Amino acid sequence: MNIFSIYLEKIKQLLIELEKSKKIILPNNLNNLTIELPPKDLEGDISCNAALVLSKANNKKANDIAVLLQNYLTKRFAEFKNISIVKPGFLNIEFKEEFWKNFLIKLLSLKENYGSNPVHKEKYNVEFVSANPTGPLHVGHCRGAILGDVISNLLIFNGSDVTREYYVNDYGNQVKNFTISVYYRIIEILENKKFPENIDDLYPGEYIIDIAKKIINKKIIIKFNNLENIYDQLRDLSVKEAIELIKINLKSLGIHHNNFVFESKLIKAKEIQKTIEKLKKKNLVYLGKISAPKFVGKTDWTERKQMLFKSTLYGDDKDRPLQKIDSSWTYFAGDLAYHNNKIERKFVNLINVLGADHAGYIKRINAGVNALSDKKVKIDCKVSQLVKLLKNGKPLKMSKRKGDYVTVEDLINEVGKDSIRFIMLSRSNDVELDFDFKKVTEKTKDNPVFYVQYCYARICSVFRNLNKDIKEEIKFENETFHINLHEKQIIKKLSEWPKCLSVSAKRMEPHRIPVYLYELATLFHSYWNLGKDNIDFRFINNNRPTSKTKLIILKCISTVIESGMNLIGVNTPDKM
RNA sequence: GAUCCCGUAGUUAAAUGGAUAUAACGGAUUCCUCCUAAGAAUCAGAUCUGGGUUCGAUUCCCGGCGGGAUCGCCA
Repeated sequence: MNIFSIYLEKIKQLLIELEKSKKIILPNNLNNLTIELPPKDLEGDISCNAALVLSKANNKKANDIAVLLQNYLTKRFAEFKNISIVKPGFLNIEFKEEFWKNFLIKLLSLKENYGSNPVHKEKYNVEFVSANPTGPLHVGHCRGAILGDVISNLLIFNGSDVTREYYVNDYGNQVKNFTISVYYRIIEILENKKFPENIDDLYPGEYIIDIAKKIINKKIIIKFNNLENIYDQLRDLSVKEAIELIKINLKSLGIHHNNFVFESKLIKAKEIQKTIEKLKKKNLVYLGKISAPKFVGKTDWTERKQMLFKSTLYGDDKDRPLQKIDSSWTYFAGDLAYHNNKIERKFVNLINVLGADHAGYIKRINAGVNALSDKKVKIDCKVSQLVKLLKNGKPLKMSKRKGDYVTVEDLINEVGKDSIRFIMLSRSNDVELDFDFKKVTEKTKDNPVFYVQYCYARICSVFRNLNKDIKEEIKFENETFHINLHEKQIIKKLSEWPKCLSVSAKRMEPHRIPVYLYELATLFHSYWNLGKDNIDFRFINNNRPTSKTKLIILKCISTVIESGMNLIGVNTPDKM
């Protein structure tokens, strides 16, 4: 029930009819026609730019067309109480109170489904996190993880079919270094040989010791004296432990993937060869040379002939190598196979959530998907920018080498899942984010999570004080429906909720949800405080019973807050 | 050098191409006998720059300037 899109359609229809009866001339298309909320201090509940859009085609001033349209609109829509024309030609429409009454009744009946904009069901694959299986997640992964999770929630809320997927890179060099690190820790424990801290690329973190202990205790491998002999087995065991750690992190963030796809399995099943054959048939693979990267400080480039994918044909900056010098596959080759695998599983929409450091990878993977699917499968890569961790305004330094980076576990223990999710989502994913430990643990207005939760808790408290169950249905009978200006403002805000969600989903920008919820909470807190100056504004008043209108407005606010918080995966406690 | 992201009050941000650019923090001034002051009210303060598209540009396009990230046979 999105009143903006409903009236957009209705008015569009009217305009088409007016053209048929030769009253007006329409431009080539009506794509610019919009229905929006008028600016704060102007009268009107919705605002339409029809006159501005029609002005040119009719060769008339927008204002004159507005006068004309004002007439037709008044005749057509009985629910319009008043239409005013505001320069330069906006039509600001005010609804009758009856309209808003029906609106609230409808909202109540839709409950948590209010705001859903059902689309025709499509198969989505959302790939996110996909951190290397070499240890627990750190804060950088966290933002992307939450972004992917909420994008999935939004798609599901609008009726799409979503698979949340994690791609496990359990094949390349980093996993090799990780396995060797575990090996050295095992030897350290069993034979008292010190871990070689001086070797670069090894993982020195504490958690490696825990993994080593677990593997020793499992007694699947008995003899550790020859790494070569046990390598494959040890790698599999180590990766398994690392994934367990990652899954624990994800779970405590409230995230659950439906599917884990292992690079090693794709390789075993010869999917890379298969994918490259497919590209060869399309004439997109050749032996050639690529130029050295042009940036300062790198001079050790040796040119050589190698197997390349013609990604430039699909918009990439240069063609990309598929094989390393030892003729093993590059990471990209594996990823092509993985994306081909997604295509073969009949997903028509692929969404990849990447960290900022992988942004340079987008063009080539887009090229790959377009080539492999003949441009039939849509791929959309979302990048989550960096998170700057602060404590009291000072940056926290992180270094993976020393193993002293802030883990997700640390973060959750200190500030809690709800704050992490809300704050990480409250900025556009394209913008760097400051995350201040101190601020998010404060229970004040400075902490937006608290502020929104408090709004919900306050509404619950009213119902408690009235001995009513907030979950119980409320129905209008024959009570008079009258709303004041503050209430009207809140109801108008509530009417924007479906629009907020529709834009969030369409553009995959979940940050709009926390922003909206914060604004709604602000309106509510102001409304609440009116009762301080004027007893008549209190929800609970000993002189008279609480009006049903007020109860219904409160209930509607709580419904939207609850459903919004559900979408972003944040709790709404009844009491705080 | 190239690619991607960003540039809005002192600070951090918001704004499907709309109207008087929205908030918060910080600053100034108020309000606790009152359903949760863990809160609310009032004031001052901003679109980096040059073009273009448009009835209309913070938003879209092109060029500067500034900040960040990335570049490979790492993943």
